[in-house]
Amino acid sequence: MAGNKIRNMEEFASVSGISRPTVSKYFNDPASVRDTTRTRIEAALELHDYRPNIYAMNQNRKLTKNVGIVVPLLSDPYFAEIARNLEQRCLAAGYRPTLFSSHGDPALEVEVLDTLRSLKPAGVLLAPLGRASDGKALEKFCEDVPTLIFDSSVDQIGLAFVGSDNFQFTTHITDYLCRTGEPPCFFEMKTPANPNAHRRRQSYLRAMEAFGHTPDVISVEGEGWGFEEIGLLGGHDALKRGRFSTNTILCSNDRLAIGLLTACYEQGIRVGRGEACLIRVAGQDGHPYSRYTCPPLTTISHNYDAVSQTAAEALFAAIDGQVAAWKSTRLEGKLILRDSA
Amino acid sequence: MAGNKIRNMEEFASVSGISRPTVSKYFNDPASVRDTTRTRIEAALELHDYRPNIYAMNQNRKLTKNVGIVVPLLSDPYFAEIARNLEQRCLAAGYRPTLFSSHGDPALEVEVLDTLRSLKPAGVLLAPLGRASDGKALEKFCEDVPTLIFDSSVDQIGLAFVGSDNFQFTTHITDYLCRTGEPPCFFEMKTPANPNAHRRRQSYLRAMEAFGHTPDVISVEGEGWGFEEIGLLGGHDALKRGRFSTNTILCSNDRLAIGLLTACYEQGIRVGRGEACLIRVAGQDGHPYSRYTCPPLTTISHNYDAVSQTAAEALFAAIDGQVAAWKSTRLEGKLILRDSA
DNA sequence: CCATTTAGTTTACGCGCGTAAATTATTTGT
DNA sequence: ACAAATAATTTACGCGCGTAAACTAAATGG
Repeated sequence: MAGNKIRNMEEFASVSGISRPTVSKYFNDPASVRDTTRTRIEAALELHDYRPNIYAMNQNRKLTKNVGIVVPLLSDPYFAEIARNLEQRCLAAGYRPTLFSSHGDPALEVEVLDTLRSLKPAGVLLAPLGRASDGKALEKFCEDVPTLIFDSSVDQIGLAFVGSDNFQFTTHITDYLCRTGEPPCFFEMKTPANPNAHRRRQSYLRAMEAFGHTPDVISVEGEGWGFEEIGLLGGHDALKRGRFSTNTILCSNDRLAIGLLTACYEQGIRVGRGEACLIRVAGQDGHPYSRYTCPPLTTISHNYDAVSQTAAEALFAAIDGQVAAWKSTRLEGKLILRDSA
Repeated sequence: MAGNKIRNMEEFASVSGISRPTVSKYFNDPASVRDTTRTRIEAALELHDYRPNIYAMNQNRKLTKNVGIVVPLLSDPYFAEIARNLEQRCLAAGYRPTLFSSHGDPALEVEVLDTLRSLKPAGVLLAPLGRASDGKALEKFCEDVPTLIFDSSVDQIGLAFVGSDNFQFTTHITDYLCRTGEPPCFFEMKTPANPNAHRRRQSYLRAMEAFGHTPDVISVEGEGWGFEEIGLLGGHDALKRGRFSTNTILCSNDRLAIGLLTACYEQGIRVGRGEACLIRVAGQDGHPYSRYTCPPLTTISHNYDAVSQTAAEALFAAIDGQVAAWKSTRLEGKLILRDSA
């Protein structure tokens, strides 16, 4: 903490009484030196607060301790939350996480990967934009950098894929809705940004068929990542045109549901399970804001912790040299019953 | 794009037919070389796609092109949005932005600053946690690194402060509420994380006095950054105990309002301007989700663009060596009329 | 206790680039 | 066209660390 400023590892080594190569080894991996040595270094660290120059460190290392975390849209609290979770796991494992957002823009996603490449990361945790992603660029990146894909899968690229089981998601909540009221129709974007949306629609169709009901899919217009606005406008339109064939609406995701709930409110349509309610609305994702809609949104939630833990551990294992065949892990979601359905 | 891989600047210089020091100068600042030289380098760049090693670059440069962006809580879409805005401005100005979040934790904030220090950034755009921040650590950091404080001010540290004019915010919306119905009471956290909250309470008190009304402040319990939950629980409690003395509630911020609206909904209290509505609720911030509450939230919005532009430009000017005395810039907000009040 | 393993020391080199000084080539202005 | 100004080249050094090799010191084990 106090003391004269240490300029480099040479100086720090001399004040700690340990040779520079050993000190270097310590910073590379504290467990790689003997207990007594580590103690002496850490004692000197207390006194002189020296930190190795990360630029000089990474220049010669084949592999840095950097880990890139890339999400499609950081202003979506769902991604912000999972990014935070991943970040902490990286830190705990001794890596230096760096956060990137594609901001919903495929060109930016490619730029992010380019930037990332120059950081020579040990690994990358990547949630791709999905449909709009430059597939070739992603594939090429995955060949150069150990990359774990999460949230939404794009072919069999990277080390592995970890995400949620969209089939289980939609089947489970469709089942719930069928058992507790009218079978649901399905509210979605016509051209969804995310491939998970396709899986959810398919699961809905399959589940409805299995339960012996006639499915009804309402696909609304709208491009991009402003899901709430799309749900709002599409909801208004569908409500005005009496497009909903049942009193129960399952939304492709929570953000769409948030917009739809606002549309319902603005048209004076009471949503919920109660007597006075005209329709039921359910979402999918377990979005951080789903608790605070009016009414609070019934949804099926990602297992945030399990997804990020599985993803992080798989990446770390690969970095540690544990080779494994490409694998897709899809975790189950948990139904969250609230007042909306 | 094609061609054999270039390993370093030496090789790239030779294939481009320019000397290495000049190429180095080009990468440092493309405008610093003659047009003909720049053209030749860029032609070679097209053919060989070489990128200088950032670690070797930054090792010897006194000042890197890195800019740190630190926000208190990235999972708050308000901060995510302003961070995105700042990030793009940095990129446009030729800097390399890196995003950090303190995740609401003062200890993490200090760690972030520590990490940032080792990145030797040209400058930092910092939105401090506020009340909970380690003031001395912040001050020390600002002495070492050109830092511009935004969103919430902490003493007169750093190069300057840029944020919103909380007095104008609260005065303006209080005025609006008084003119259009019953004068508002003020709903806030007892121990707010952010110093802006104090300014807003004071402005409320001052404005009510100026307008000749009796102020009423409802301070609810709750620690941390889960504002919606605090608003929800505090709202339920206040509603049950008939704590609101008027039918109009001005919330200290939008996230609190979002929670309060949910509480109102759950107690069957209709909110809005209409005949059938029992109370009016307004927020402050222009939160990205305020459009999608039920009813949509009347609020006073930060001028996101102006705040981030002013902040970014002030930092870039300082980095360019333009010295200026410490200055506080507080920009006016804009009233957004929606159905809630 | 000595032979063996393990860890630390000394010495030395190189990574890829910034940067300074002295020199040479090119552009400008008149 | 020539001197002055500007830009590029050549040469050379150093940044702070990773890392390899050869050696020495310390821990381990029977």
